[in-house]
Order: sequence, then C-alpha cells, then structure tokens
Amino acid sequence: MSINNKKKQIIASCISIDSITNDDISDLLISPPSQDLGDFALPCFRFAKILKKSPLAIAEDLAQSISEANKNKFASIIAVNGYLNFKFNPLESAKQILAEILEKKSGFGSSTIGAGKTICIDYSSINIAKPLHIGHLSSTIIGSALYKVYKKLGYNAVGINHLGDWGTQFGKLIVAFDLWGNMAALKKEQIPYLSKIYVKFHEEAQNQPELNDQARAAFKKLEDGDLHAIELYSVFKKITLQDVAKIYKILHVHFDSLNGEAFFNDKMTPVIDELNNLKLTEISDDALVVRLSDYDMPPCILIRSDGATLYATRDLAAAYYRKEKYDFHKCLYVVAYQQNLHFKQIFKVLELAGKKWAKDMVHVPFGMVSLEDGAMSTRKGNVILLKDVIDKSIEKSLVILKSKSPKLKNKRSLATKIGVGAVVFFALSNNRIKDIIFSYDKILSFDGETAPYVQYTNVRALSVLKNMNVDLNKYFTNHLTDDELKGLDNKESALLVSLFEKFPDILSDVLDKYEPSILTRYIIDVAKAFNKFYLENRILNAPDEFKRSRAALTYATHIIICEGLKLLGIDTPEEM
RNA sequence: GAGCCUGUAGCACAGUGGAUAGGGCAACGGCCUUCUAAGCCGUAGGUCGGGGGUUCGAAUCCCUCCAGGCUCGCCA
Repeated sequence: MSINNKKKQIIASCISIDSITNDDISDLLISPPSQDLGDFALPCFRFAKILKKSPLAIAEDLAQSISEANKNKFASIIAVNGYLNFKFNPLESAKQILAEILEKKSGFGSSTIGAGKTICIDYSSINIAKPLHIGHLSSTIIGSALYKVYKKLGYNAVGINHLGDWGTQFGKLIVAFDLWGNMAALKKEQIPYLSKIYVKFHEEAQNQPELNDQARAAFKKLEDGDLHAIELYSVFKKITLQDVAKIYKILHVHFDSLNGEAFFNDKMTPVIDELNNLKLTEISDDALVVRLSDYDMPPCILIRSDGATLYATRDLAAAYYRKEKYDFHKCLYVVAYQQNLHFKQIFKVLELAGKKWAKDMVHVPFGMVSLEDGAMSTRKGNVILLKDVIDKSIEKSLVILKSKSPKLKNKRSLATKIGVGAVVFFALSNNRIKDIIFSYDKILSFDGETAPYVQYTNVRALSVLKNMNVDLNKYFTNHLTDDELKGLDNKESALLVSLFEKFPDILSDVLDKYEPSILTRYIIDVAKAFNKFYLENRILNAPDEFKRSRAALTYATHIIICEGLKLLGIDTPEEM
C-alpha cells in the first residue's frame, strides 16, 4: 500500500462516526488547498444530517474525541470551517521516505502488483513505405510510456506495432518501382525514395489509368506468391523498418511484436467462420456484416461486396490471436479518436461472439495533430516529418548549449538528449484527448514547463552532489539522525517530501487513466519544488549537521526526476 | 440529422463534488562576488461558452442551448 493510503488509514482509524466505515472516511479525505493547513482534510458537511449538528461543531467535536495516543501520531489536528485538518510530522515523513528512496534508488515506485498479468499495447502502428510524421508522435509516445509504466509495476507488457504492411498500395509501389525504380537509390535514400515513386505513380496514373489495373494485378501476384513481387515487397518492408528503427531508437521506443496486416491475412477465415456459425452475420448489399442496430451502431462489415476483407476483419483476427497467444489481462489500442466507433464496433462483436474478455479490450484515444493552416495531407505535401522536428530541436539545443555552456564536451550528445526530450515531453504534457495544433514555436520552447527545465533542474541537483566530493553510496548508509533532519525543517523541504510520497500513487494513476501526462505534470511539480528548495536553502555550505539531510533530499530529487523521465522515454543529461 | 469529444486569463493548458479556480508562455518590474539564471520572486490578466436545475457546497453532476472538432456499411 502506498504511503498516502497508509496515512489515510491511520486518520480513518482515529475517527468514529455512527454508520460510517473506516473505508468511507478514508475515501472522503482530500488534500487541503495549501500545505500549511495540513496533509489531509476531512470535510464534515455531509455528517451534519446524520449527527444533527453543524459541520463546524462536528469538526470541533471530532478533534476533541481523538484519544491522546492517537493524537500523538500527528503534528497537528485542527478544525477549521467545518474541515478537520490532519498534519503528520514532516521530519518523520522525510526520514522514512528518504530512507526508502535512497535504498531503492531507481527501483523506488516499482511494484509487483502486476505480476502474472500480461498487457498487450498496440501503438505507433505505422504504414510501410511511408515516413513517420508528427501525427505518429502521440500514439508512439503515449503507448511507449504506458508500456514502461506497466513494466515498472510488474506487469508483463507486450508492445505491438501493428504494421500497415498489406494492401493495394504495394501493387502500386511494385509497378512504380519496376517502371522507374533503382535499387541502389532506394537503399541510399530509403523511405523518401519510396514516397517519391509512390507520388510519381499517382501523377502518371492521371494520364495512364491502365497503371491502376497493373497495380491491382501486381498486388494479386503478391498475394499469389509471385517471387519477384515478394522480393520487392520484402525489400520495401525491410527498408522502412530500418529507417523508422533509427527514430524509435532515439525515442527509446521498443516493440515486442511487429505482426501487422500481412501476418493476419490468413487468420481471418476461422474468425469469420465462427461468427457465421454463431449466426451473428448476415448478407447485406452483397457484403457480409454483423448487424449492430440493436446497439445504435452501423453494421460491422467483415467482407466487402467484392470479396475483400477490411480493417475490422483483421482487427478481430488480431484480437483472437492476441488472446490465444498472450492470454492478456488487458489489450490496449493507442489509436486516435477518429476510430472511436470502429473500436466500439469490434469490441461489441467480440462480446456478441461470447468472448468474456471483450471487456478487457480498451481503446485509448488521443486528439489529432493539425497544422495552423488545417489538417495534414500527404497529397498536398504539407506534412511535418518527425525526423525534421527532432533534428530542429536538437540543433536548437546545440545552439543554446554553445552559447550558455561553451566549455562542455560532448555537446552533440547532450543536445540530442535535450532536443529529443523537449519534443517527447511536449507530446506528453497535455491530456491525450486534446487536439494539438502543431507549431514549431511551442514544441521548441525550452523555458517553463518543458523537458529542458526538468533536465536542467536535475543537472543542478547532480552538480551539488558532485561538489560534495563524497561516495554517495556510502554517504547515506547510516540513517539520518533527528538533528540532521532539522535541516529539512522548512516549507520547501516539506513540499518535496510530500511529492516524493506521491510517486507510487502517480504511477498507478497513470495506468488507471491511461494518461502519461499525469506523470509529466508530476515531474514538473518535483522540479519546481526542488528549484525553490535550492534557492532558499544552502546545501553544500549549510551548517555541518544539516548537510547530509539536504544532500539526501537533493539525491532523492535526482533519482525521481531521472526515473520519471525514463518512464516517459526521456534521457537526463549530466551537464548542460 | 444522429452519436461521441472539446470549450477555464491574450495564447496553449491543469484542476471533474469541497476551503480564496491554479502553474506555464507572452507583457511589465526585480534577483547572479555564495551549490549551473534553460533558474527564482513580484505585478497585471477570469461572466470556468450561455441559461436552468440538483446539493450544505458546482468549473466539476443533470437538463437545455451555443461554438468548434471527429464519426456515421463496403479506406485504414
């Protein structure tokens, strides 16, 4: 149980009100608007009816009713305006949490709560032969952050990049490559080369409609196992994966499975047969559909009137396969909200097919990225490539680094950590459902609530620790004494300590809500609190007996910032 | 037309039943002979889209209207 929950239970055990359980009390506890008021508050308004007393009197009476032994567990218990405010001894809290963090280090916040449970997460899910653009960022980064937090809490996370690696576009690419392609150029230029011949195909097809027939024929050949077609297709796929791997690496994004549409191509028939046998399907306008009008949804189309399968068919097959292979506890789809209906439909079909695990399927939607002049469109050529954004961010970091810290070595490596961090942090800052209007000004902002701010805070902390000239592993082996802890007898330290205590709760909150931005914002709060502490309290030249406690607080800040950023896929430079 | 989502300061956002609605950017004014100023402090900026309701208490829940976005059987 987290420290916060333990503290709530301690409070609940001190309060007794007729017909109200300890758990109820614990659930009613809130955080006061200011830490000065206390750590937890019990609003007494709703007891007024049962107890037939005013909330003010109830709070006063409850405060009186607490036994001396129980009162000693707190620094103060004060009734104010109908609230009963509890404050724990801040130095005692500091002692415990610092001991835990310094012992566990990056393992602080880890748990085994997810042991034995597998979570499939479908994210990024790119199309072969197309470059990563800014619109791919959300799915990739949100999915990756959830993946890492699940692992931190002991789950067996399975990262799945459901590749868009099948379809008539490969017929077009094969025809285009046979007509105008050059293998050496393809291997050199990679995805941009594929984009180029793909665009050329569309241009030429305007005047030569027969190209489209050729493309269809080429795709048919691919499906039928034609060696030449398969060879080209394999090269296209390999080159795309090699190209995007560079970006995934720099973003610290990992996948355990790359099974995409091609993989599920031969796994749809049994699913369709099963749905047919269950009498869930019917023929409508020559298409095979599952009618969902009882659930106020349009039908889920499984087979088109021309005999081809669809996205939904493949997703159903993929769901069956994932349950069979991984026996998941949950299966997440980090996919834009445009597909809300699609997922509602396939989850409903699974439910109708009697799959109890249909309830474990979760669509994690996020907002769309558009440009200031409207939606992105590959055809119009107004796409922002992810690589370009990252490169620009790194370059900007390098310029700032050169001007602010000209003496540093390895500037390129440091700038990469800062620049990439800025982009990722930006993408994880807001609630995922919010739409984003892309702007270089905003994504390349390095002041205020940004990755560079947090990274800089960590660098400050690290610098202090370095200047201590001690072996940190040995320096903190003995527990802090009460006299040493007095170095933390100030508002700034108390705020940091209370934030540290929340870290485990923040991680479970991220998973409960599938919302990495909760962690992003938390890290900002920690950085802000440390900067205030750092400004108001000397560490290196503090009175001797205060040094070790303040250094411990600094070290703990460093540990939590590093671990928090790592879970978001962001590096922490040692200097900047 | 229907369904879902969003609407909080000039801008982009946090807060989703509790105390005086919070941070950031932009603006203005301060703080570097002391641990990294990518920092810190202060000032200014609000009909929480409008209206009605529920509640001791509503930005938060319900109803309704307005604005914007997404989706609505053979794309993914």
